Amino acid sequence: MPELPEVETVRRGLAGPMEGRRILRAEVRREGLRWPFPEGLAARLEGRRVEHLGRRSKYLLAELSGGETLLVHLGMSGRITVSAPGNTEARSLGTFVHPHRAPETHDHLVLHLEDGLRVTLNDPRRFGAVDLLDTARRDAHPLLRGLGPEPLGNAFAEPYLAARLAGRRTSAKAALLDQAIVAGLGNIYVCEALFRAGISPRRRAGRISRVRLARLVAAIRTVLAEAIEAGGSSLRDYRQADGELGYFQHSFAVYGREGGPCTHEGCGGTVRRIVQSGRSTFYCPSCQR
DNA sequence: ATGTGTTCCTGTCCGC
DNA sequence: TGCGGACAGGAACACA
Repeated sequence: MPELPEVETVRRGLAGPMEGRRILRAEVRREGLRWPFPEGLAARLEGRRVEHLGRRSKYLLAELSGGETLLVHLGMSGRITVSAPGNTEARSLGTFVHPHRAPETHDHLVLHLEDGLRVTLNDPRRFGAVDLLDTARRDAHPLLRGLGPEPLGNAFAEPYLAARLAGRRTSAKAALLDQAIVAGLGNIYVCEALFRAGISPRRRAGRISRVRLARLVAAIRTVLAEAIEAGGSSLRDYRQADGELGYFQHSFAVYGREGGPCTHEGCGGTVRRIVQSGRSTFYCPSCQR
């Protein structure tokens, strides 16, 4: 599911139920995901209050009382759902709340909060990650240390990007997927941003003019902002509404549209799919140069 | 240093 | 229906 807009949507949905509530009990239902869970995870979560729910790139960061932060990455297939007893007034929580259900196959971590609320992490492919880190030294964590700037923050601007891409012979597509250059973009939003900026995904990163780099920065910011506004993108929808309210997938101009017409007025081109470093890229060869 | 390919894992979809 | 293969929103890691 998740690139930056989806993770931000999840964060906003979880903030109401989680912030200010204590974790009464943590149910750890397997040893780990991509890596083993940290030592004593359940015991270290128990009794902690969630002070703040933040995000860095595609990482959710739940700041807990006692100086530790719970880090969660959703990988490719991770989902988080909130459930409550049937009589709960869900509206006050500001998010979609399910009734409680029996644990399912890929429910790996369940947080039992105050007021009967539960937060469940489900991740079939298990590319996700969970860790606990020292809040005071948050940005020194190995997974966060090397990240580039937030694309919606002030540090991400044309001069930065120009300096970062100078001399790079890799493709524009690969450069934008590189989390050390800019954090939080994934396959979908890279394709969409390059389309909006009129830049070919195959173009060498170091050979994009500064004017066009400025356009790219703007395109990245607007596509992410619009996607967040839409509640992210929901692909491969699960049967029932899963708290996944995103509808930005209807706004894709190129992603998943191989063979379809270019949406740019008067272009007349056809969206193509190519493979770059093992992943699908969608673009319009006639208006992306 | 940089760039590319492989790998982790399950689920779904498509063609035969 | 069943089966095999391709593919999926990520990113660490091993290598040329």
